Amino acid sequence: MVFGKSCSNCDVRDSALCGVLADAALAPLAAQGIHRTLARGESLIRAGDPIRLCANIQRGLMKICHTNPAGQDVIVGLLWPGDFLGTPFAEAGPAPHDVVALTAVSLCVFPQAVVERCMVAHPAMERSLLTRTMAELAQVRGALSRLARATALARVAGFIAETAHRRGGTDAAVQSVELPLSRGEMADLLGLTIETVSRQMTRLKAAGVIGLPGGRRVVIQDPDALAEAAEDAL
Amino acid sequence: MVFGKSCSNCDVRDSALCGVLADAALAPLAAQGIHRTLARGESLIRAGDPIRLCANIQRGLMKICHTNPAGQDVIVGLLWPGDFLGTPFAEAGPAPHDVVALTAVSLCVFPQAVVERCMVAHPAMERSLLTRTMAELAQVRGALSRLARATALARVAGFIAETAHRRGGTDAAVQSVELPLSRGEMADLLGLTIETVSRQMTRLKAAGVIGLPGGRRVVIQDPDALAEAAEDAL
DNA sequence: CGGGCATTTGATTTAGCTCAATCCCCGTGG
DNA sequence: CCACGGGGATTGAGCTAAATCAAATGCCCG
Repeated sequence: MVFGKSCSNCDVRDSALCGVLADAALAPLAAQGIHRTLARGESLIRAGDPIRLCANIQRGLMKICHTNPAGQDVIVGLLWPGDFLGTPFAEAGPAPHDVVALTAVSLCVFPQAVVERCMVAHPAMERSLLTRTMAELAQVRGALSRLARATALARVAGFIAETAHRRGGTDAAVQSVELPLSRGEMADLLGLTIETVSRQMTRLKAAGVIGLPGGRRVVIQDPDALAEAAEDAL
Repeated sequence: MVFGKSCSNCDVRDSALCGVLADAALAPLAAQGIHRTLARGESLIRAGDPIRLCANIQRGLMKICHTNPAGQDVIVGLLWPGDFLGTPFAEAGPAPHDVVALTAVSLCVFPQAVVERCMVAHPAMERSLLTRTMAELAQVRGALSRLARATALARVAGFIAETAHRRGGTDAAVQSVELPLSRGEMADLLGLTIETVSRQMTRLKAAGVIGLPGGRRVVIQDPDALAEAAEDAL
């Protein structure tokens, strides 16, 4: 347990919540976290700043994003509950990207000193972190390949399919998902414009593949057709 | 030293060469490598196969590539001398991508058992590997952001600039680089077509930014203009 | 000298962008 | 209860960057 002083957003008493780490190897760390919440739009890490923390997301969704000189930003990664962000070491260089809350977020912050001590005591933890990082690398490379060649339709369909897979535990024939992103955010993530994203959604709806009952909800009426649309030029 | 039996491409006697690892923390590993060479086009890892090895590139260039159902492939990463490939652990899942030699390659292969033993003995090594992997992740995310928004000209200019930076140690006003990739490979890397790559090169040449004396050689006549072209919509 | 390949160049098509208008959903206040 | 906004989403009408299709050129190597 870390006996840091609490602030409006940090409450040491909540650290037990941090025990919800999927990975058993990371259990030793779980007890050491400081609970913290972020409001939608709040950024935890800013590109260029030194990275002082390492954290694990409990609830909510964050984006890793790169804002280019022209001001438009690109989402180069999404962080879901269970994902780590920041770095466990102090010696790492400046942050390469911003990390911003897309929804209200609750996370478990680990001071780097704690992580470091913990890693020395539990070598399996470091390996687990390396394994996760390598998996993430493979995943980002997959995204890279999609951005390189896939059509707008395939990108949108792929995003819906992936979100449904991640969100909806049920594999019912007809499944309904609440997309966690606005059209604009989807555009930033998929390298498209808002209009194009919207058009492709309409197209999928017109083809009877999905239903759009309103808001950000999507009903997957034909999972196979959706998967096929996603594969198109993947 | 590993006393494995030698094969046409493996020669234990060459393992001393493997000492050329940039990172001091990885020195303990250096003595344990098995030297191996690959011909251009030979693939060391195939997507879907279990990954049995971990290696460090000594000389030459490799591509990490994803071949989609349609048969076109996308280069999702380049591996330069000093870079690691594969995974240090046996428990990792199937390879997410192919890894293929773009030139004749000489590398230093580390059997996973050896790496594992070595990592237990030298914890700093595991950290070094984690740091490298995180750096690579940041780099791939940078590429992702470029593919999402940059124009064809910016992609090509960026690639030339980056290659020059990596290759040519000299920062002379006029610098000359031998591009390690064919136009087709550049297209696969940048998410463009051969024709578009060629046109952008011609455009840069016409603008006096670069010279194309022949073959794969590029003379950088105006580094500032090249950098500016690369930033365009980065 | 000639064949095979990579590269360049040209002509045309098209997917997705831009600009612009409209719609829809909701919260707000009269 | 309904008018009024306002932000996100959708739809429409061109436009443009890059893809595609096709041909010509250059180059390496036997």
